[in-house]
Amino acid sequence: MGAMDIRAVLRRCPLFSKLDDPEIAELGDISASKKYPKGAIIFSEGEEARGFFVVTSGRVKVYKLSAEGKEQILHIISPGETFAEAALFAGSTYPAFAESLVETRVLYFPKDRFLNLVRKNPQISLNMIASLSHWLRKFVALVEELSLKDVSARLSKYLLDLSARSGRSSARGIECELDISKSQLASQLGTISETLSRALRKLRERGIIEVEGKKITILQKEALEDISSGIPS
Amino acid sequence: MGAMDIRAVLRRCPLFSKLDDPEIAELGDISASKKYPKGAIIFSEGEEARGFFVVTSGRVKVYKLSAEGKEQILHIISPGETFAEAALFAGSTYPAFAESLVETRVLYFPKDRFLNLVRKNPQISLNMIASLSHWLRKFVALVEELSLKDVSARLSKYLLDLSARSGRSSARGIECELDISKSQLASQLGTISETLSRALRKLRERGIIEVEGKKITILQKEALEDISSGIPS
DNA sequence: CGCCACATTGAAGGCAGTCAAAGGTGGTGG
DNA sequence: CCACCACCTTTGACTGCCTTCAATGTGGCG
Repeated sequence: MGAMDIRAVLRRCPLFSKLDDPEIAELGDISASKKYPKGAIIFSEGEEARGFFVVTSGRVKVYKLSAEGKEQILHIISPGETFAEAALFAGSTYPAFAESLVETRVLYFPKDRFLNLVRKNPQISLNMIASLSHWLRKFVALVEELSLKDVSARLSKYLLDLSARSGRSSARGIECELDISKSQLASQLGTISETLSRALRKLRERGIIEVEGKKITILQKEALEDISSGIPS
Repeated sequence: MGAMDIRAVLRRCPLFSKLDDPEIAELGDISASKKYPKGAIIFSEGEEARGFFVVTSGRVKVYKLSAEGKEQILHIISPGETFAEAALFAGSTYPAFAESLVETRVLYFPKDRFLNLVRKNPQISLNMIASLSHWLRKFVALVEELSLKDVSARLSKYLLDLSARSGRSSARGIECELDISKSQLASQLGTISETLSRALRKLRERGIIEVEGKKITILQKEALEDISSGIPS
């Protein structure tokens, strides 16, 4: 990847917005491009946090594992997004695992050099605050869902978000494609594939959605909204 | 409360550490002291976030409510701690409820004036990044517990943390006092008081702890550690 | 074509929530 | 000082959601 490409990627990243050319160039200087094949462990929980990452292509899952091996996905990172920023500022180790779901390229920012940049550049600080605040909101929502909602409600919310993000409206409803496997979706919703399969079937049998492999058609958006907000059926 | 008291409080607050006198004075100028009786709603979920808070005395619970009224406590704020900082930087509304558990005094920082301060003061920015990063770590841990651990494990972890924070060692083990009611503890652990009561009894019957009202004596710390890390009994 | 990971379905069991009731505790006012 | 009341806590019986275990189905890819 050439220097110009790196700068173009950095410019699209919220963490580096509103920076002028020399600052972007400096970011390019301190970062290193890395490539991971599908299924590579980028870092492990408890490992010393030596830097953070920007995904430039591919996808990365950040997840926790229980003692028995059950997985909870915290977030799936897409191109343009950052991860592990917070690990640089609190504690000294990564609090979770990160693994590439497909072949993935990232920019890696070593901790020391990046912290110097943050310290001397107020705009990056402010961007970092915004980024952390968004993560915080996301995790508050995740806690709420895991603690206060059942699997059907979590699934409904996910489908609504997915359709808002990447849905196409058709004659029958809103069509969208799952961008991850159903096992991974289950893990993101805090459950397992069997339970997710049953939840999808229940929605299908009630005529609320249609499912064909990864393609989901939302037939009754309002019903999904009711279920997602915890209204009993 | 006099001006000097306010400054003394601010100095003890991590968010305002490393600031020099004029900056502390300015913080004092833009903040307002407020007093709430026990059980007062400080703000509600969805309400426009006009400012954030530092607790100077008392305690505040920040929590979510489900459609059926079940409560999940996100955090209990003690004197010297801040809350709702993130609401100023992401979204425009508070993402949860805040309620005083006892008579409580806070310093209130209006959003606009505080943001001006943050923008022109890099040290506050850095402190804010550290604060947000700690919150993030806390919520990652909460997600992990809710999703991957059972009630006994969460309770065991809570008791270990409590004993590390405020335990006194005695001949029989480590003694500590619950600083909140068992109902509130249940809500913090993502469960209900009945289930917590049964979990406490199970630990008591196995000879791992003793319970007398709010006083808990940990007899077998190692057993608690095993349970808290998810090792099946 | 056959393998392998993913997905679906059924049966069974367990953890935790709900409902109901009794016991305990602290605070208030008579 | 005591009686009352409100709230918290505990316990039992029951229900239900979700997980576990097991088996079968399916689709992509070498």
